[in-house]
Amino acid sequence: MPRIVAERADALPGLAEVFREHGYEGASLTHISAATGLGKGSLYHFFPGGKEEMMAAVLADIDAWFETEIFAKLAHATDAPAVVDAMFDAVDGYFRSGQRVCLVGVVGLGSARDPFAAAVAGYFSRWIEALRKAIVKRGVAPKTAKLLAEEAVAGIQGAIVLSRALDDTGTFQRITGQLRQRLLDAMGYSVLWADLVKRNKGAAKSKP
Amino acid sequence: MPRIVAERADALPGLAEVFREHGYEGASLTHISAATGLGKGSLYHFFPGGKEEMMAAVLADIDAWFETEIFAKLAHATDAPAVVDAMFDAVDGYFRSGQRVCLVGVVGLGSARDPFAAAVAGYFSRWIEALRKAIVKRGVAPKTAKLLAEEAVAGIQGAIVLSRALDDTGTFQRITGQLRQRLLDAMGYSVLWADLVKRNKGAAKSKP
DNA sequence: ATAGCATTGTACCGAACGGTACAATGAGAA
DNA sequence: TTCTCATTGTACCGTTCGGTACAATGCTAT
Repeated sequence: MPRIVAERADALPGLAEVFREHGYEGASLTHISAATGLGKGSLYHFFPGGKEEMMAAVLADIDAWFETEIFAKLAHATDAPAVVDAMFDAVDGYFRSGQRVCLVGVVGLGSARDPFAAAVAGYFSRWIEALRKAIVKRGVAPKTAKLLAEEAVAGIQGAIVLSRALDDTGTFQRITGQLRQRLLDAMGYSVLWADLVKRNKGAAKSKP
Repeated sequence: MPRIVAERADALPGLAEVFREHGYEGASLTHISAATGLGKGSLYHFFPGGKEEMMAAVLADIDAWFETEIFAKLAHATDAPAVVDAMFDAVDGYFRSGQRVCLVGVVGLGSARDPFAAAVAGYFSRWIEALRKAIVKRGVAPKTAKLLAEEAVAGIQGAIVLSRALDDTGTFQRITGQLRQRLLDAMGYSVLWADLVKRNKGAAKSKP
């Protein structure tokens, strides 16, 4: 019998995938068991609290990844534009150009969000705040920076919705490309034309 | 015994609410029955195809509303900026400043989207196309117009995600306010400062 | 009045649900 | 080796699932 999972943490990616695909209510223990390779016995051994504890663990795992890979880097950036630029690359990779849903966003939309409302709100507010800090470092006014940060995070979430709905990664890349450019512009960082072309073959416009 | 529903169409708002709140998989017949006031007998009389037919009917209903109230007006606008402006008002009303989820978007994110993929994709692509047409009418380059339209529709979806997650209608209004301003700007329509203040107390910046 | 048909409540189906109990199994420490 | 305890598979619990069957109830038209 093949061993897919050796410890609790190994189950998290599979769990995350199931919750992403089926939502909290739609993620049955059968799905979960199949995706993780763990039987009910093991699942309830690792997560005595059942589905709710599983979801909480997945959200905490995702949160930790974003905290270290994105939020912390944004908040403590010395070269803010470079870090913002890197954020968009990381986001494109993590969400697979919009083909992979944002679980935190999905949970926030659903009715089962109540037990996780604080985690969901914290995730987004810390993302916005970290991005705002990075923008402010370049001398942008605090209120403008907050608006830009909110708009960018919302735009990323919307880009996921749209590119999933249209089943087109290009949509995700065009939209986030626009957001990236606007943020870097606001930070006084002149985006090279060739750089834009390299990133996003053709779509970009203005400021050649 | 009170009669809540008199014909098939009367069940659609209740159905939509249940699907919005619980998603397709999470919307049980018990929930549906409670929200519509219809027993199983009536539900399967009106919708012999079960949940799938119910969801299809709801999506068609929503689609029709957007088609007549928003898409058609955008596509055939004579005063394009005014219609775009009205679109944002309509969207704010329909989505209750982000507290009400976009069912089409939710379905697109879920795993049960397959039977409705065409409807979901059609909804968003027609929205984008209608908005693009309105923008092009003011002399904006076609490619730029498409980018602006995509960004606006994505931004609205993202604003819903964010404002639900943060449980704050102000977030929705700030983000859509930015989008509104950017679109009207691009269409050469100078937004009056007083008008912005009236719409969104305080948040706006630039071009006083 | 009554025939006909749309509408409805209720009982019921097999399957799947989330969750529990527990005995069998494994690896590591002594 | 033997003891220990974390890990696992499996049988089982009561509940709820989506869906069906059907008899009872209304309207409407004649």
